[in-house]
Amino acid sequence: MTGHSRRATPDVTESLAMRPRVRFAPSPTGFLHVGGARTALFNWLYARRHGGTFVLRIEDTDVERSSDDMVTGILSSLTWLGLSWDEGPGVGGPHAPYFQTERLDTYRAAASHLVEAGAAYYCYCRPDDLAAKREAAQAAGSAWTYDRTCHALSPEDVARREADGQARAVRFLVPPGITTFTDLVRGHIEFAREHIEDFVIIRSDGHPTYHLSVVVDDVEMEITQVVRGDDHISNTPKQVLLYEALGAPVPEFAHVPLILGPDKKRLSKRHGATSVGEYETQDYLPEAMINFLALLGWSPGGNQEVFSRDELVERFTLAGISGGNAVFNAEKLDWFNQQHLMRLPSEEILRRLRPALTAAGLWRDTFLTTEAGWIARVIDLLKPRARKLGQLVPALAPFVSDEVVYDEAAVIKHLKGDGVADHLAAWREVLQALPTLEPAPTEAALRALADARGIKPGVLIHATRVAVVGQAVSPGLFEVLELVGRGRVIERLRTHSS
RNA sequence: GUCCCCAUCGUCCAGAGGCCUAGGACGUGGCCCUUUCAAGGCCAAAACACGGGUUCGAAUCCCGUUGGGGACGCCA
Repeated sequence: MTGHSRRATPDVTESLAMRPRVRFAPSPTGFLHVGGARTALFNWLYARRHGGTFVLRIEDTDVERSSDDMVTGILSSLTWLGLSWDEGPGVGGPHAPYFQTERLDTYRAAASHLVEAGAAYYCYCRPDDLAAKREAAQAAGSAWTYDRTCHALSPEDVARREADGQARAVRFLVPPGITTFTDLVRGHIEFAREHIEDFVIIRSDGHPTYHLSVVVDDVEMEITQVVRGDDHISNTPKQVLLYEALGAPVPEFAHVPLILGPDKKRLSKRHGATSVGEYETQDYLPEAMINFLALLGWSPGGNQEVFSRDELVERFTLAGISGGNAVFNAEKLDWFNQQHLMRLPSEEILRRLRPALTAAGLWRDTFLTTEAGWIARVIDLLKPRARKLGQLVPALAPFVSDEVVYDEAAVIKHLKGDGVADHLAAWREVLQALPTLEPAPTEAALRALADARGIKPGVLIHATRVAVVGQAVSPGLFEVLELVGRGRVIERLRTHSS
C-alpha cells in the first residue's frame, strides 16, 4: 500500500454514497396499474442506470383494503415486466421487513418522539365530527383545515379524556412559514404552510397514516430519490416537514406526470385495460410494454423509438421526464409489440411459444434439434406478419402438422373456379418432377406452366396458397412451399385437384 | 372554493433565444415493392392555446388570461 490508497479511499466512499437508493411502494389495494408500473419502471431504470438499489416496499397500512392476493398479483406483474427488486418481499434485505404492517412499532416510536419534542400532539376529535365540520365548510364554499381544538386542550382536559379512555390520534403540528423543495423534473416548488392542516400521523387505532409511514421508512431505508406520481406533489410539503421534524435528510423528489385515458381523464377501467396483468393476458410482450411505458412521459432526446431494456437503462435520466400528463395510446402499444416481436430471435420466439404449441398439440422436441434450422426459418418468415406472439400458433400449424384449417371464403374464391382443379393437377405433376422446391426455380416453373395453359400466374398462385395453408393470405408462396415441404405440398394439392 | 402542477400535429415525444419555411413516431390518406398479407421505402395532410412584455431576434425567458390535470381523508 502506498500513498495512493489513502487518496483512493475517500473516492470510493464517495462513489458508494452517490449510488442511489430508490423504491417503489405500492399499496396492495388493487392490481398493478399501468401508471404504477411506469413509476416502478422509472425507479428501476434510475437504479440500474446508476448502479443503485431498487427497493420494493408494500404499503399495506390500510388494513381494510389491502390483501395478500393483491400483493401476489403486484409481484407477479413486476416480475413479468422484468423489474427485479434488490430489496423487498421474497429477497429480504438489510432493512427488512418490507411490509409496513410489520413495522408498526417503528412508526409509533417515531410518533411518540415527535409528540415529546412538541412537533405533534394527541387529538381526541371524532372523525365523524370532523367530517361534518369539513362538509359544512365545503357547503359554504370555503376550505377547511383542522382547527387545532386539541392542540389548545389544557392539561386537565387531556387528563380527563385519558381517564375516560377516549381514543386519540396523533396530529403533526404544522409550523407557520413556507416549505420549499426542489423537484427533479419540475424545479423549485413552494407551499405556504397556512394551507396545510395539522395532518394525522397516527390513527386512533394505532396505525400510522401514509405520511408518517412513508417518511419513516424512506428515512430508515436510506432512500435518496423519491420518484413517484404527480398526484403526490401536494403531499410532499407535509412529508418534508416530517423529515425536518425527525432530523433526517430530505431526499430528492421527482414527480412524474400521470397517465390519462383518451378523454384526458385519469386512466381508469372504463378506458379499457388498466392493469399490467390484463396486458400480460392479452399476449403483449413485456419488452414492448416496457418500451411503450418508458416513452410515455419520458424521452431520451433523439428520434429512436424502439429500445431494448438495456438501451433504456443506458439512456435513462430523470431530467428527460416531461412535465405534462400523457394519454395512453393503445395503438402505439400494438405497434411496439410488433416491432419487438420482429426483433425477437426466432429461437426465443420458439421458446416462448412452446407452452402454446404444446397445448395445441403442435410441439415436438425435434424443433430444438434436427428441425431447429428449419423451424427458425419458418418463424422468421411469419413474424413480421404477426402483431401478437400467439398469432404465430395458427400460422405455424400448416408448416408443422398435417392439419390444415381451411377458410371457407378463401376456398370458394380460389379453389372452386372453373378449371382450377385441373390446373392444380398439372401443377402437382410439375412439382413432382422438380429436383427441389427452391423458390426461384419453383416460381419459374409455375409461371411457365401458367403460360402454357394460357392462364394468369395469379390463378395458380392463389389456388396453391389456399390449398397448402388454407388461407388466402400467407408469406410469399414460394418460400412457403419450400418450407412446408414437398410431401405435404403434393398431398394437399392432391386433395384439391382433379 | 383553496392550493399546486402542466400547456408543440388527433396521440406520444424532439426543441433548453437565432440551426425552426418547427423534427421524429403512432394513427390517417396516397404511391412504390408485389402472387396475397405483412414488413420496408417514398410522399401528403396535421401543432408552437391566447394576450402582453423582455430582446436586434422567442416554440424557447417573464407576467397575465384561458384550458386541462392533481391535491385538499384517522386512503395510499
